[in-house]
Amino acid sequence: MKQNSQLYKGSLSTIILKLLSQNDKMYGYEITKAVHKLSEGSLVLTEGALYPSLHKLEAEGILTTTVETIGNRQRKYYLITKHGKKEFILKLKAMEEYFNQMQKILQLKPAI
Amino acid sequence: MKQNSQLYKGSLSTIILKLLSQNDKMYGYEITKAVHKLSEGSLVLTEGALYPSLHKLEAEGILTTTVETIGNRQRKYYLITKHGKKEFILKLKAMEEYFNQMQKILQLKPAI
DNA sequence: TTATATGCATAAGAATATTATGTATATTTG
DNA sequence: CAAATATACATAATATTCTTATGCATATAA
Repeated sequence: MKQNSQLYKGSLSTIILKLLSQNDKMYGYEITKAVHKLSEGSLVLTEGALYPSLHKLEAEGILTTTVETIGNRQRKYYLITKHGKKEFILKLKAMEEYFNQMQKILQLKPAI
Repeated sequence: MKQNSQLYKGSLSTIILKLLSQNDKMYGYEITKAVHKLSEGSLVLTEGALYPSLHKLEAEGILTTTVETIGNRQRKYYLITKHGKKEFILKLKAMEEYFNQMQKILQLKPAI
């Protein structure tokens, strides 16, 4: 992801799993647009980060894919597996703890 | 940092600068102990991450050093520079925005 | 006296990102 | 209609930041 990029290292897969948890199937390009919109343009997901990450999650059995042909084009949809849902819950908890620790150390006020 | 390490990538320098902002001088070993204590043992800062990061911050003019001899040992104290204080404020703002965006995307409840 | 703590440092390797590039189809705009 | 932009996937080279392992040396506790 662009802009203060070094911060986001490690959070991409959690974002992907969050989106796939609430949408049941999405394709890569769709994910980039969703992240852009959800963050009001502040997070820009690059393809060079997204696709390798999707492939890795698939190799780990966290995601599966189905290919659909739209017109003359092929879309690769990603779906979260049962195993992936468990992993997602763990990732979310770890991230939540991390945020809380960091906000405490940095004495940041939580949003709202 | 150990434990869910991939999450913390990018946040180490901000932690260091926070500590040096409120302590005016600290040495490496002291920083590892402070992080460990502040996080109640949940964050373990490894030397292989800390020292290269300190060296980089020094090379960037964000930190300066003074060496003190304690008994037969040498301690290298790090101090934040005027330039470093400006950079720290920027890093803190970026991190705050990142946390807010992530909590929104992941629909996490802020800590208290 | 032996283990643990203090204190600094670097090298090899892993993970995760950026940037650049490639290929191809579809749609919008001048 | 031609050209630009959007859609769609993918990979290679490179950069950054970390873990793990290792090395060296002094000080203190068991």
